[in-house]
Amino acid sequence: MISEEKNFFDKVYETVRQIPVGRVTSYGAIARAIGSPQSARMVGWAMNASHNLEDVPAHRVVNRNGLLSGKHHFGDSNAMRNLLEAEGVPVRENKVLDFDEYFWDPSAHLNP
DNA sequence: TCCCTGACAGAAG
DNA sequence: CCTTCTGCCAGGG
Repeated sequence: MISEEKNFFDKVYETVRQIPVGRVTSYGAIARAIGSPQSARMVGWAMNASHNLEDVPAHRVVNRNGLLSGKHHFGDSNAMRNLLEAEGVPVRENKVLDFDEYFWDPSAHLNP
């Protein structure tokens, strides 16, 4: 069974963990997947708290424009870009190329 | 206890 | 088309 009665943050962490390698998603998509489509800001806030959690690939989470908004929080400016490109996601100027093509919708993959 | 900030998103002018 | 503002929730000072 899956306990979905977790806290907002835990829901975000769990959803982000479902992101497959070589795929990316947006904060708003995650927020919507957990039932709070207007809480995209909280998603980013949750990621900030998940900094210590290796199970949370925050580098696969970008804003709705495909821009690596959180790359500045990875320590090195090239860290996030390097991780994405290492997984097969082309990044250019802090932005994901063909974002729509690499975009992965969590709400479409999560089982009810 | 109140005020401000924050890795976003979407609507309005 | 581009700029500006609000809404959302939670945490920190």
